[in-house]
Amino acid sequence: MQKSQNISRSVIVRLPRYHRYLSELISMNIERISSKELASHMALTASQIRQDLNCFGGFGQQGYGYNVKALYEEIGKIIGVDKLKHAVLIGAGNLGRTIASYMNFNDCGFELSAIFDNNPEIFGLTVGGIAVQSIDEFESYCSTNTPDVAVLCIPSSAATEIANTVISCGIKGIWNFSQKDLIFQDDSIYVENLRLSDSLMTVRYHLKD
Amino acid sequence: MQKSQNISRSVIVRLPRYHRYLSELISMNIERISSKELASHMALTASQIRQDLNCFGGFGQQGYGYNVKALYEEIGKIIGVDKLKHAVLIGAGNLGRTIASYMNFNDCGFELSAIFDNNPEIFGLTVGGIAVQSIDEFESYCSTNTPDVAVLCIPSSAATEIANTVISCGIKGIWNFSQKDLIFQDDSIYVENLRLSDSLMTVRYHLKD
DNA sequence: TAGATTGTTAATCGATTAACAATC
DNA sequence: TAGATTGTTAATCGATTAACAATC
Repeated sequence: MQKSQNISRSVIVRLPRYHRYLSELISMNIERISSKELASHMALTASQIRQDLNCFGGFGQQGYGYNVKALYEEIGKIIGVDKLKHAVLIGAGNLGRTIASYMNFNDCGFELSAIFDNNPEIFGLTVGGIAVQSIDEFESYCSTNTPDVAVLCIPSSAATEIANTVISCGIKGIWNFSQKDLIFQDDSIYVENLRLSDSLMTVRYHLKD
Repeated sequence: MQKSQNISRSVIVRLPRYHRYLSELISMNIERISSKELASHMALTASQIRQDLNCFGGFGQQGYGYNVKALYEEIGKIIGVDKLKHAVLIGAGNLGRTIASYMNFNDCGFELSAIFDNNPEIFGLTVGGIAVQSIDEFESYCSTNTPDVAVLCIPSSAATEIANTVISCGIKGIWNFSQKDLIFQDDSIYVENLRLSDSLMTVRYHLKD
């Protein structure tokens, strides 16, 4: 369960997939699974799965495989979904409001607790049970609430400035939906850049002309 | 410009990033750039950039670097953003409506031309200038319009069934927002699985406990 | 015990980085 | 010509795959 010894990004991005697929197996009342079976369902190899899991510990049993429920719990703990961290969302436009209401933050290890915007017309508007407040109140909010993560649903033009603001207020992680990809050298800050249009462009690339 | 000789996914996912960063340089009126400068701005290495670009051709000039405008155009052609393909969106719930109106499909090489849903209450509702129609009309729509790509904004439970439907109707690419990741062995079909919650979980993983 | 499947080491494959001759 | 920077080959690094002894 130690994240210490530099787990590669390739492994990390597979953890949520394992987690999700195991939850499907649980809902199908499947008790045990071998790396071979898991591999065939997830388009991976059995070796890869065993290598991945052994970064964190030996969760299986020779001759048996893995207990689905137990492995699901372990991976949940590795990701950290069992301990909710504190998230805030900035930018309550079209996309921001959808993310706030559509995403199940709790299942991903977060409690979404505040939404900020710079447009006075939507101050007080409730999204997913949370009232939108002015971005001007962000700093004072942070001094009392110390959020861990900021979800940025803002235009590229504002991205760098807002990112610097949230980091100076102690934010340790950014889930960035803006087009501008945010790059920080300080590795105590983790930034996950989504870049929806980049993703769409890869679909375009793969089509024959 | 040949996509034939198996370009690796690592390279492909960087193409939209180059494209976007070059467009920023254009708007800053910067005419030329070296792989070294580009690298430092994008957190890559100069070697990597030259290797990437040389998968498609020699776009630079020794002693000079790359012409920003020309390289931007070339990469645009490689991705295919200059030739709009035909996209349809399925699932006009919260997320689907946001994607339809928020995304600039044209900039990514697509024309979004129809939206389908199974909820009669929203049939006729206009989203981004397009009226939502019944999913029952999908097949007949395809027989006359032959769309290339389907954007799936549907619940996981419906994902596999709808994916099979769209493929049987001749769709060649899927931009999948559902949690269920769609895996097809047929490599004439390209699927880009977004998995927003997986992305959020990687942010959770990187936070200290 | 025999069969199955893990955990783990070694081999392979692929991607990134370094180096440098070519050349603008 | 001298300086800069590419295109490209070779070296390194890391991730995936294969193999197999350990063991349930």
